[in-house]
Amino acid sequence: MKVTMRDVAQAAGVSTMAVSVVLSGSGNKRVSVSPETAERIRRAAQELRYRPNHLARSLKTQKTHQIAVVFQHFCGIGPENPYHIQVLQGVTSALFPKGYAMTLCPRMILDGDANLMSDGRFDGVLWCRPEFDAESLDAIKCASVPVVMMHVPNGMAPNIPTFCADNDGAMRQVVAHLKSLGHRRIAFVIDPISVKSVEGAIRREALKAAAEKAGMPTPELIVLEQDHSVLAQYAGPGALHTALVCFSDELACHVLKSCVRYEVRVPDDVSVVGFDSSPFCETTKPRLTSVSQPVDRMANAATTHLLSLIEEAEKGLPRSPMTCCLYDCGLDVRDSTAPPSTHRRV
Amino acid sequence: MKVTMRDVAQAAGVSTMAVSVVLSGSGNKRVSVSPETAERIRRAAQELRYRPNHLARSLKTQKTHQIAVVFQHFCGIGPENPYHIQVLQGVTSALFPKGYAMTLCPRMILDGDANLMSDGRFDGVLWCRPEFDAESLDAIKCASVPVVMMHVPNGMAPNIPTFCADNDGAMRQVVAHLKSLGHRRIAFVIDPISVKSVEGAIRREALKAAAEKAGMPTPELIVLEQDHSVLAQYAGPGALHTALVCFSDELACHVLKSCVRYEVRVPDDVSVVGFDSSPFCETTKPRLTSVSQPVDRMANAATTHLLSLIEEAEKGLPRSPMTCCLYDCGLDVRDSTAPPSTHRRV
DNA sequence: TTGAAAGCGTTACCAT
DNA sequence: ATGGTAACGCTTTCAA
Repeated sequence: MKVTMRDVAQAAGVSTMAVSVVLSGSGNKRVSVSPETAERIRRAAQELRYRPNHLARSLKTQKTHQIAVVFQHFCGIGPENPYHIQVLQGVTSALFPKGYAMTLCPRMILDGDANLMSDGRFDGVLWCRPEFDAESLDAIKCASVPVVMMHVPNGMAPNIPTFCADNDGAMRQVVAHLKSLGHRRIAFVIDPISVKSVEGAIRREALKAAAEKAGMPTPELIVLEQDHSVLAQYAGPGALHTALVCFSDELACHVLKSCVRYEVRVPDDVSVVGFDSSPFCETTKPRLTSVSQPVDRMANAATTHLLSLIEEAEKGLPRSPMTCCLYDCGLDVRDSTAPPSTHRRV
Repeated sequence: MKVTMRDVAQAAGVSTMAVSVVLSGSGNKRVSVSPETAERIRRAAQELRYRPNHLARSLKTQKTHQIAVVFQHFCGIGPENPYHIQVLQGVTSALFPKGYAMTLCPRMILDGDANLMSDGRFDGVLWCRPEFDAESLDAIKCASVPVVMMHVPNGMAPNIPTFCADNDGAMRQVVAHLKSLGHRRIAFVIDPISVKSVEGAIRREALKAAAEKAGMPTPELIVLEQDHSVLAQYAGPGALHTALVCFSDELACHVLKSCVRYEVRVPDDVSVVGFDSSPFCETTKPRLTSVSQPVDRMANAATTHLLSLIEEAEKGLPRSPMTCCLYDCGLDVRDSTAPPSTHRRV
């Protein structure tokens, strides 16, 4: 049933070594096989439909040509959220030409078992949106393979290369835009899950810093639970806030819907800003102003860097200097932001 | 550096067997370990940061808990095309709860080396958009693991379960829609790559059959090369065709752009229909009428079926009967289809 | 209850 | 130039 190297060796009347040398293409220079023997081996392999076992080879060579991509806070992927697909696009475009495979591992993603990084299956790990609980940090520090992270600001991860959007710059653009429209009191809106994430904290701080720098009041934090009725209170006519900066486009979308429900007009009563500039920002009503980050470029760069780290480790080359890249964001101004209406400016 | 089972065994003063039994959780009933020994082993493992090697385990148990997803005709993934992400969504939602990992393997995807299916790394393979050259067919027939295919009509694959959209039904809807608008002469537009694919042939045939059944002339085939100027000829005022049914949304998009360029008005001069009903159909000008297929549901069902096949093979259960599922499509009517203008109806 | 040892399918060193 | 053989790290049978 299952054809092994031994079967091929036997069929060709040679040793397994000869088969290995001929078929693995490892370019082993210490051993050579005569052309006719090589040919005989190749023929036998083909006839028997021999397929080298990747597992056995990896176990022996300690090289799997497989990397893991970990999305923490993974709640499913879908066309409505462009994030995951942009990451995958960047990753595969860097990985595939080099012959590496990519795997999504549920026990890391769902169970958060960071130790699986070092279970021998992967030559490296790209970790997106990590949390830094003690356990994870420990697993990372002791990882037996190179790790690269995305969406982590410089310095948060111990000795780990990071590729991150410039959230500070992004929020400065948002604030500048809102300020130029005449807004003064803005709020940061986030969901209960993301508020606990590193990314949530970063963006919140970034908005706060940008507002202060612009001489505006500290933005209030609105954690939006199931019940969106608070929106009426925060964003309705007479409310203090004239602009809501949302953690994500998805959340912003929910906000837009709830605004309709509670008869809050966007952008007349309140301006709304999203994050990610998803394709659907064009189709919301009104079209959603949103921050764009070059996710695919970041993912591509992160992956390329990961591959170079793997190669360095493999060849015993000196480690390249620590890399922490920051990527500029853009602000796609659409129709959900406008000057605050005067009749209720406070 | 690398902690193996032997290290743990040594530290706990037991044999590797004991460690294996305690830590693998394989529920080996023939062997039992005393509670205190077990505890000692667990402690030693934790202290040494022991991580079982997945490769070695898989090699021994012949079970990897990993399946491969193959996209043939893979030209990169991106947010503009919802297809890949919908597949991944369906796959992961079926796979992850069962603890299986998913890998994208470039040598299968790009190099088309179907033999890699059987390289020991995967418990099963989900193959999307396959081509049926002799080599692939051969590799499939001899695969050592279960294979399930998507987008293959019933019967094309030898003894392989398939999950496919009902292209015939879809094209019947398209034709009915166009006919009700008053169209008679329609054309099928496709790119030079897809025209060679199985899927391309299927849809073309489906449209042809639907047109004939509706008493309309056989649709002409337009293979759209780089130069779209043929559109002016085929779709411009005075041309025979009043409607273009495109292989994909992406292609339809190019068609829309070229129509602008060659001063062909859509839908006044010609109606255009896409395939996939991508989110961007809402944002094209005019909004694109398109066929929708439940890709994520198909992928989920295909994956679930694959898992059951794997389990059957594993436990030596009788193989369940061959499954070939057909999925209903919908037609999302938007603004790119309208009655043909009378002044140039032939 | 526990230990020793034989594989799983490779690769690579050391002989011949 | 070629063959024997010891790993790689694990699971599992067989003996004790």
